[in-house]
This record gives sequence, C-alpha cells and structure tokens, in this order.
Amino acid sequence: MLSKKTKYGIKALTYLAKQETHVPVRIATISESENISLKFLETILLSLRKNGLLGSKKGKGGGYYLLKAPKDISMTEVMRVLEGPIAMIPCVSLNFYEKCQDCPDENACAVNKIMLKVRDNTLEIFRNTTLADLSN
Amino acid sequence: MLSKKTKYGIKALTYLAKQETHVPVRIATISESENISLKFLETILLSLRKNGLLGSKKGKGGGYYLLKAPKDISMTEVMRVLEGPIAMIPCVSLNFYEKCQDCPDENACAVNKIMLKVRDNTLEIFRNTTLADLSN
DNA sequence: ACTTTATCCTACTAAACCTATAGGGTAATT
DNA sequence: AATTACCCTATAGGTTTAGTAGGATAAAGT
Repeated sequence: MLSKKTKYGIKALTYLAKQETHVPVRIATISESENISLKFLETILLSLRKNGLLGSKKGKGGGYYLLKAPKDISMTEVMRVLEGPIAMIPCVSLNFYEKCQDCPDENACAVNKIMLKVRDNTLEIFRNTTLADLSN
Repeated sequence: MLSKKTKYGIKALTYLAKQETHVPVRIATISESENISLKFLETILLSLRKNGLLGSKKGKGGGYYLLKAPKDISMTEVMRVLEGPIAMIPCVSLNFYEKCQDCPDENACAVNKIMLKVRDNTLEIFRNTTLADLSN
C-alpha cells in the first residue's frame, strides 16, 4: 500500500510541474490547493529537496521549485525517494536488495518468482512515465 | 510491501500444490520444510481455509489440502485473501475501493492515473499465473 | 537595523499494523 | 480412552505511519 507521504509527494510534484519552471511556490499554496496538512507537507518537500528533486528559496517570494524539466523526471526516481523500494519484497529489489532469512534458494522460491515479474512490469511503467505525463 | 503472512501463505500453498491432491499435509510438516513459525502458519492456513482456498482434516492423518487443482487457483484469488487489495491505493482498487478524502476529482488526480496503470498491469500478471505455474 | 516572510530541522506522540505467541478447545483416528 | 492435529480467541511487543510542536535560519522589503 502506498503511504500518504508518497501520495502527497506525487501530488505536490505534479502541482509544481504545472507551474512555470523555477518559479518558487510556497508550501502553503500547495497545501491549500491539494488539501494536505501544511506541517506534514513541509517534511515531505524537505526530503524531496534533500534528495535532489526540488530546489528551494527562503524568505518573501520563496518556495519550492523543480530542478529539472517535468519530462526529465521519471517516476522511478520519485518513487524511490518517497516510497523506497519499488519491489514488493526485498529479495527482488534492485536498489534495496535483502536476502530472505527463511529461504535457502531464491531461484526455487515461488514468491521470488512471481514478485520478480511484478517488479519488472511495474518498473517498466515507472520508467516510461514522467511528471510531464502526469501533469497533463 | 508484501506482508510475511502473504509470503508464508504463498509458500504454503505452493508446497501443497506439489503434493498429491487431497492428501492432507500437517501444519508442522510445512512449517519445518519452509522455515515458518508453526503457530503463525496455523493462523494463516486457518484463514485460507475460511476463505475457501483450503480444506482440512482433523486427527491423525489429518492436515490441510487444496480444494481445487493448482492450475485452477490464480494468484488474484490468493493475493486478495492473504494481502487484501492488489492496488497500491484504495481509489484504484476493484475489490476494496475507497474514495480519497482529499481528492475532489479522481480523473484529474496524478496519483490515480499512474496507480491505475500499475494496478491493471499487476492484475494481468496475477490473472495469468496459477499455483501450478509457481510450483514448477 | 528591523520586521516580515517562508523554509529548515529535530524531536516527539498517538494510533495503527504486523508478527508472532499463549493457551486451551474440538474433532477424528486408533 | 488416548493420541493426534486442527480450531479459535486474545494478547503482547515491536515497528511504521501520519501528523504535530516549536523554534532556528535565511532572504527580502522597509
């Protein structure tokens, strides 16, 4: 299940993708427009900035803005920053791999088999979808 | 992220799919073979039985068995019983639909848009995969 | 300089959920 | 009657989630 953090993060990014590039938008503006708790959104945008997806400007006329063009920001990037792994189980994750404690042989594991398929497929969708696609 | 319950459940079902049909297998046997806590597995198999995927037999020679042939049990069924919704967000779920509180128009929502694609795709995989496919 | 604006940052908490475990009850077989 | 093995509910401990509190910092306008 998608966390609220990810959901709100995607909404905020899409909102920014609709603006003129590099024009800062206040947190409060996004918060009101998208019905997201201001304080919660604050921490989400902060982490998006720390992970290189957003830039910010303090003081009057400040706010957040995208660092790249919407068409150059793919959902894989967004999802990995907000949600973490794209795979449903660590043993098939590319960026967050972890071996299962209970499983002696991954290649013989039914869960691994099916979840690998799902991961490949989901990844393909995220790779081919950018913020520009979502903001239309 | 997939819960342990689902993971163990799929492993147990696959184990049963490899057996002769309708020959009961003890919980303890599956538990030992798949390295799953016996008591936890007990509750998982119980819920699989209550949801119509497994049959059971008490007393000596008893255990759990599949009610249908492995090739007739699709992963959609399995996932919905064990994990619940297949969609990553309730507003795109077929069987567990829920409207988002914050979202005035689903059709205009970026999260809805991308997650709908993912759900369609994942569902397609689950529909086309049966326990027979996994037990090979 | 001072005030206002708006992001920055850490820590905290209440609730929900997950992963079991405990402890006995029930039914079937021998 | 004894043994086997599933049946069932409750509960406990840990982790994660979702959001809040409260102030620090920096930029801009006056």
